[in-house]
Parts: sequence; C-alpha cells; structure tokens
Amino acid sequence: MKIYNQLTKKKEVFKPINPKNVKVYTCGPTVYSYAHIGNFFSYIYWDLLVRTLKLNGYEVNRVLNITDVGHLASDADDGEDKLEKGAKREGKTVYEIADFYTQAFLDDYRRLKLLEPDHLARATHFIAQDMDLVDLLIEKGYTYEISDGIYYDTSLFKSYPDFAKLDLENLKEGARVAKNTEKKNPSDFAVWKFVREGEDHAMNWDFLGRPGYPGWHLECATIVHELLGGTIDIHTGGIDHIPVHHTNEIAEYEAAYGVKMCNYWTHCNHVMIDNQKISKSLGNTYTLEDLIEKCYEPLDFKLWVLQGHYQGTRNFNFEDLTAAKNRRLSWKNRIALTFQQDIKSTFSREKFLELLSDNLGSPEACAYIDACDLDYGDWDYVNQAFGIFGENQIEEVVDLTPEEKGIIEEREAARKNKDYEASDKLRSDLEKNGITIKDTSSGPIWQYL
RNA sequence: GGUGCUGUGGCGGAGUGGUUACGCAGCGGUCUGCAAAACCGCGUACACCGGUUCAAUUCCGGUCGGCACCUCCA
Repeated sequence: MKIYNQLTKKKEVFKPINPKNVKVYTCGPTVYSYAHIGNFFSYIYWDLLVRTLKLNGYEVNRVLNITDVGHLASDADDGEDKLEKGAKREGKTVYEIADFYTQAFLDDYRRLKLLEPDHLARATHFIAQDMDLVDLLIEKGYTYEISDGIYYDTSLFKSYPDFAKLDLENLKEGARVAKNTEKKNPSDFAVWKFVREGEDHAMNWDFLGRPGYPGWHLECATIVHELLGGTIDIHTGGIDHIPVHHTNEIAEYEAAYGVKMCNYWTHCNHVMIDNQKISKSLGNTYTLEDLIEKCYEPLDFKLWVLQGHYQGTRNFNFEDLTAAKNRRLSWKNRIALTFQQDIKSTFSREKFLELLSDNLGSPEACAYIDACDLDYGDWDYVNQAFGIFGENQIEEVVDLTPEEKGIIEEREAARKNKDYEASDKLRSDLEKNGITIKDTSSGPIWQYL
C-alpha cells in the first residue's frame, strides 16, 4: 500500500509499526453548528483509507476526536470563542450546543455509512490530561507566560518550519489579524489560555491558580498520547491543517513526550461549490439534509466524492451530483441483475484493491468496476471498500419478494395473451415499490427506478 | 510577499512518450405491443510558446490563467 506523506512530501510505501495494530488518528469536527458537505468530504476519504487498510489485512485502531471545547475564534489567540458564539446565538449553554451538534454530526456520519471509529474522543473528557501536557511543556522549558496565557516558544523547536515548509521570516502576521505584541515570535501559539477579567467564557477550568481553558492544538496531542500512545502510523486531516494545527501539534507532542508523533501525515484537498470556497458568509454551504431535500441520497454524495482523488481540488455542483446518482443507480441495477442472470465475473478483487491501495486511487477503481462484469460476491467486496450500498454488507439491493416475483409472472402471462392493458397495469403497480420491468429478448428483468 | 495545488472533449474526471480510461449528458442504429434496458457505432480533448525526440497531451524550460493556505475551517 502506498500513501502520500506530508512529512517527506512524497508518495511512500506504507510500513506500519505493527500490522496487527495500525494506529490512525483523524482530526474531527468542531461542534458548534451543522457539518457541511465539505466537512464530510474528508471523512469519506478517511473512511476509504481505513477500509483499504482492513482489506489489506491490517487491524486498525482508530481515533476520531470531537472538538467540544470552546476554542478561540482565531489562531491569533484572541477573538470570540465559536462555541460561546453558538450558545449566544441559540440561547443555550455551551454544553447543550456541543451535545446537540455532536449528535447531529454522528447522525450524518452514520447516514454516509462511515465506519465507526474505535474511539470517539471528546476533548472535554481530556482536560486533566491537557493540564499534564502543559505542565510537561513548562517543565521542559518550552513555554513562557504572558498576560493572556501560556505560550509555546516555537524558536526552541528547531524543526518547526519543516512540516509545512513555513517561511517564518515572511509570515505576514498582522495582515489580517491584530498583532500580539507580547509574543516572542510571530509563530508562537497559546497552549493554555486564561479567562480574563470581564471575559465571558463559560467553559473554563481552574489551573495554575486561575480559570482558563486549553489552546486549540492541545487536545489532539493529548488524545493521541492517551488513546494510541508513542508514535502512531497515520494522522489525517484537511489541507488547511498543515501550516498551523498539525505543525503545532507536532511541536507540542514531540517536545513533551520526546518521540516522533506520527510516521505518515496525509491531507485531503478542499471542495468548492460553484467554483467558490465553502463559507458561511457566502451562504453557499450545503448540509447532508439539504441534499436529501433535493432528492439525493447521502450515498450518492459519497460516490460523487469517491469519483475524484482526495488530493485534488473538487468543485461541487448538482449536475455532477446527478451524474454520480445515476451511476450509483446503474450499479444497483447491475447488482439486481446478479439475482436474475448468471454473471460470469471478469473482475479481479486483487486488481481492484491494488488500484485503491495506490494512494487511494478511488477514481481508477470506479472506472475498473465499469470495465468488468461483477458477480454478487464482487459487489460485496466493492461495498466493503466503498460502503455505498450499506455499511459492511449490501443492504440496499435484495432479491424481490415472492409476491413481487408473482406480479412479474402474471404480467408476462398477460403479455403472452396480448392483454397489454392488464400487463401495463401490473407493471405500474410494481413501480409503486420502486421496481420496474424491462422486456428483453431473453425475458423480463426487474430494475430499480 | 511566502507555501502548496492546479489548467484534459458539453459537464466531471483518470492516465499515458506512439495504439487517446471511465461516468453523466448527446446523437445514430439493432431490438421492441408500449416503454425502458441491453448491445453496437459516433463525437476526434489534453492552456500558450519554445526545446528534447523518429514521435509529446505525456519529459524539460518559459509564459499566462485558476485555486487554496499563511485567522477558525475538512
């Protein structure tokens, strides 16, 4: 199996530390509003990654975190907290906001038939461990205190710029964010923030003699250390995480624990909508629910995602989503056909897995499916990789009931008698079940509408 | 300004030094009570300019676009 690695900036052969326990960490959502399709874009690929690992015989131990701690509105370590903001907007407590949107996220996650992580880690459950990590960083001399919190001195972590190829001299601090004059270096970041006089920050914990809350990057380092430990195999996230979040996570983790954090870092690109970035201020976000209202199923969206490569920029529009929906319907009908005809498989599961295992080559794997004849077992294998007909087995395509088969026979008898009125009625009766009949030279077949 | 990605047929989207995936949409045909499916066929794409080569969409150099990140975002 090969995967692109941000550490080396190259596609590499994947070598797990222990094939019986491949440790995977996925940066999860901040739960302050509904997740949009761009968010799920990434979770769909990381689902494919985990499924591909499993098909290659690895045993996967995977953590997905939920950021339910109030963080900062910006990485400049100031501004309003997103959860606090959501709470004010909806007249709820921050805890209610976090619970509500965590549940909403998980509902959508399941509708996309994404494999459940082995550990779902809520950041608020790891506050004590966060404090331990801060203590460790203080003890090792990586931090300094200023008026609003404890900061990490990035000049002390020599490899700091390497991960994102940062040009620290030319970081345009202050271009869009007010400059923090107390910081020693522009790239320094808060590991722990103090609640200041007059600041309304409902989520806080007593630490270092005063109320405060963790800096954004802390939770990932803490959770990786707690639940996976040592050096992990794969860390996933969005492309936007490279310069700040992951760079800072590595600095915290490796300075505190003295081990390499992760061997393979992989990131997916972003989706745009109608050639614009997804943003709430532009009002061009779609949730899964929006797609459902327009008569697309979540799994149609999943196939749309898988038709492209995770590292490429994608542009979302409904014309292309329709193309994916039609393709999925035609696949469903090919599965339906396996109940009705002898399909001689020309599909090689090894070849299919090989395509996927080459840095998640899902577009080529999709093309390969269309180039072959697949029997039911092959489709089941495809579904294990993609999860587009059910989570672990094909749930969407089942053989017809005896009653439905009876209708087909009845209709065929009517047709033989040239009683077309009766036969057309039987056909339209069946169509109420979402099934139609097509007459072929070798007899009728049923298909999904 | 820095870093990275990217430019392929109507829309998407792979890939390759020469026989030009794949999906969706379109057109023609076979078949057909109707309808659809299926099958067959068609469209002759790879930003631009140079270079290397017998041959470049594919390699090299340059030019011009588009995008993202450098604030939270997947």
